[in-house]
Amino acid sequence: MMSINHDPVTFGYREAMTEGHEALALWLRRLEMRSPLTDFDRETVMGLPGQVRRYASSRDVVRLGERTHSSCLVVDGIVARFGQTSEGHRQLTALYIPGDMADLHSAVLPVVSAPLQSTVSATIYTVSHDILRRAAERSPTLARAFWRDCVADAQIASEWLLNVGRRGALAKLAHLLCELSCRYGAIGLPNREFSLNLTQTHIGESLGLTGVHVNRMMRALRDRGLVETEGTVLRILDWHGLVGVGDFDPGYLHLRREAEQ
Amino acid sequence: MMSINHDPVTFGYREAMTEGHEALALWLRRLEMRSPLTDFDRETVMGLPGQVRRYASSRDVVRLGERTHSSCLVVDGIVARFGQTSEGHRQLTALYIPGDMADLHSAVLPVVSAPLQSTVSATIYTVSHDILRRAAERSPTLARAFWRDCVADAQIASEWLLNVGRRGALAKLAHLLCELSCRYGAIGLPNREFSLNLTQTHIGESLGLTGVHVNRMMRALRDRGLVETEGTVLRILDWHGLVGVGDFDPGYLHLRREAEQ
DNA sequence: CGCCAGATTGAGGACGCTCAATTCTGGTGG
DNA sequence: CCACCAGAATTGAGCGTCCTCAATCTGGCG
Repeated sequence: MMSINHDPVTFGYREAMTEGHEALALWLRRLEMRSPLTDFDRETVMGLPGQVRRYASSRDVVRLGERTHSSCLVVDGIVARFGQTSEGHRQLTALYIPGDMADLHSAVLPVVSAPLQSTVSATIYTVSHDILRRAAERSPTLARAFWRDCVADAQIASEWLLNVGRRGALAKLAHLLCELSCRYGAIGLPNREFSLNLTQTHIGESLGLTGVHVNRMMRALRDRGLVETEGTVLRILDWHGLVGVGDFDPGYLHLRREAEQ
Repeated sequence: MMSINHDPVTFGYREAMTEGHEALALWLRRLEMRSPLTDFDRETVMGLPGQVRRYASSRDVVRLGERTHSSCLVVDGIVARFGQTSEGHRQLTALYIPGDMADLHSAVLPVVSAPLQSTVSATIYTVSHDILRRAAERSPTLARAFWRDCVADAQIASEWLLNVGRRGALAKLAHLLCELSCRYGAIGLPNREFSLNLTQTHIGESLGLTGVHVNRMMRALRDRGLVETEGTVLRILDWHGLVGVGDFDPGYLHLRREAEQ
């Protein structure tokens, strides 16, 4: 057993404030990208109290059917939303990276219809629904920013639907890699070389493919000189080539200049 | 040429009030299903001014890249949101039936990243973004209801992702038919026998399948005695059978007792 | 050194696609 | 009233992509 427990580890006030602060700042940046916020709103967001929890790989963050009382802000790692068929086939429906409020939507629809799990490992900062809702009630500009954040999330799901439904396996994979690169870039992380924090099985579950086939397609991308991999680290060698193969247009991410590469 | 023009037909105040009223009432009913609204909110919604437009089959309702200034409430027919790859393959990402505000999200994110089109034919009632936003600013309960409506929409998209990504063609089709039946039932329309208002190509574009293959799967459902078709009309003969084949659980629709059949 | 999860590769099969022909339907004009 | 037409539904044959099952390889860790 490693130093990380099965159950999430909750940290004290000191750590919560330090780790949560960074993630809140990232989230705030996105919130005000298109919705104008007041100073009061900014203070409200940055002062959002919460708890830090760490998860090892493939741990439930939010279980199906649960009634939740807080939303999960990703601090580190990746958290995945997923659905599954009665035969147990899983489909990841969203991937959340640091700075994403993974289930802000649960503040207004607390019955969980799609559970949340850590992929490889994750640190999250949980914020109470009550506090989020009260903040939204007090400030119309903040309410609109929250609403808009959920809408942006939905637009990513729409694009995934197009990706999963209509593109071939190679394009699907390239498209997902492009999306992750853009999203990491948007929060100021390196986006030409970064750790995927996903197993090939996870990638397959995101794309409606088998892990085995993801492996083959990853090899195909490598053979074409578009990417390199070293363990879980991905290095993009030919961005424009990858964009071309993935038929990728970052418009749906609603990022700003961060999206242009 | 038939009696319906290429361009949408806009109607005068009298018609707008009559036709819009019904759709607004349906929408209001859903809005207050889980979010408590005040009398003032109800009056606000029912008094929302707008314009009625009629569309023949496969007409653009909202074009890609456009900056919109109003949202579309479906009065009659079906409106589809879709995306397409650079090769022109289309994927429908949402179907909107009467009582659905098809692009409420555009009130907070007006840059259209996914266009809207009528399927077979449609009547819509357009409501100005300014008015919607002002209503949300004035009433926190209404703001929350709007937010929640967008979240519900996103959850349907998540379920579609699971459907498109992980189920076989027969189950995909059965699942979609179940969803439509439940949604029609929820707005008080007959849900054991109803017009699909979709061509088999549209259905294929919703499911990530070919129209041809949809036809074969429809036949398979008929052969199993689950449904009957007469032109565009679908009759469900064995609801539980269809639910079984489609692996359908209406939870994600967030309907009430209307969902139980 | 052994163990395990994940990555990698191979062989064969199934599901859904492509292309194409035919039938059916409702609407149109003679 | 009937011939005609366009769009949709239907059916068939062949094929390709991606899946299934399985074996092997790799790196991290006890």
